[in-house]
Amino acid sequence: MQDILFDFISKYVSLTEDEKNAIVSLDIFRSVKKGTTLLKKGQKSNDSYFVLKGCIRTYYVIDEEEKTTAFYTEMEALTPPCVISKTPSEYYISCIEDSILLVSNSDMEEEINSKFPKFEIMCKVLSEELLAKQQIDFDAFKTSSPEQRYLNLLQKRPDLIQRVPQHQLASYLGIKPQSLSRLRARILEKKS
Amino acid sequence: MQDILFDFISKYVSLTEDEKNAIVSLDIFRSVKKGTTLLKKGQKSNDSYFVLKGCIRTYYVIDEEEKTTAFYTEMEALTPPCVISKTPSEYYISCIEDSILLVSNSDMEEEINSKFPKFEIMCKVLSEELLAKQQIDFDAFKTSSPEQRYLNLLQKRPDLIQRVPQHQLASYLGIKPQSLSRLRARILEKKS
DNA sequence: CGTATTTCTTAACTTAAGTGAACGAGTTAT
DNA sequence: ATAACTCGTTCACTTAAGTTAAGAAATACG
Repeated sequence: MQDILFDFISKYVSLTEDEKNAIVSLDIFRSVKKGTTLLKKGQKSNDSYFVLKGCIRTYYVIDEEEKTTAFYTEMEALTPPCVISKTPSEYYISCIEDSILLVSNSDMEEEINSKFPKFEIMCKVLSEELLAKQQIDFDAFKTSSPEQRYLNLLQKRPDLIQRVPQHQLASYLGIKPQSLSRLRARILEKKS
Repeated sequence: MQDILFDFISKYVSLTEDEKNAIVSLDIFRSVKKGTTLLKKGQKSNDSYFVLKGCIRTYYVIDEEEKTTAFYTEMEALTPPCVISKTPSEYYISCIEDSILLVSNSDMEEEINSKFPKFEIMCKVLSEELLAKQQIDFDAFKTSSPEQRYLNLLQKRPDLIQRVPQHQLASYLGIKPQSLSRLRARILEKKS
């Protein structure tokens, strides 16, 4: 399971056995059951997550309705904005499959960073990459219709459509569950 | 004019006179006339921008139509995704007011970074902050209707509504110019 | 200065998403 | 086993955005 982590890291920097051991000894792997809430609105937190296996989602509650804004699956990392801004969280994070996560807090990161400067470099590269990626995703969302967004998702992350409940997918696409059903029916009709 | 830059930097790290001089001597301030295209689709570039005065926008051309995805005004920085991924740009950048920009390329940044490690730290903090900010903006976009987005913009960046052409604003909100006109009329009606 | 062009608004009509309700299938709890 | 829920779909109706077209207002330019 740790291999997934080191596979990921090796894309950015190469680690010695010592360094790997130092990371493992931090003991930050955590098993989480489906349905667990990792963070609630209003809470403060210093935790960042990296998904080794499973899927977590972030959502807001607006007018008593859940609005899902993101899904994180294998090899994806999430540092909630509230960790950066040191303010109470605006949203919830919950686990939608039994998952294995890496949970790290700011202190640990500082410790690792000071021991292994490589890490600092990796973090910088990573956040720049994520920023660029998010910009592209945001642009794609803005410039397309719900139907195009769905077709795009079907291309880019077909697994999500299988493993995630429809009503969560719908709000991720910016529409209601009924509209997603209809939209899918429309697409099927067009094909035939 | 340089003061704006140093005001901005001072939020993150404090600079000595020597350091300030080193930056000024890079000679990266650039005056740009309204209408100038800074980057075209398909071009490669290493340039990042920081707006000292004026306004620039990024836009895609999809089906022969411009889709504006972002505006950058005073004290805002833009590193296009193509600079990070080292691939040809997917979008255009153009200047919508006579502006004064700071244009830096990767080489310069490396030079500055190696001379003044402070800078590296600032860049890391900056990109983490930007990432968190973008996440929040993206979430707000996904979870609201065009009308709510407009009202939100009116709160957060009222200047934009004054200084930017309506049809660019409309596509920034994810709708057509006609819909923006209608939506504004609707809001006025409600108020009365 | 006047003409051309761009920009913004309005209107009528079409299309797609929101809303409220109902139904069946599958799940959970008791 | 059955009642209570959740989830996805469908339907009829409402509301808002897309589309096409036209005209007014502002801007650019020769």
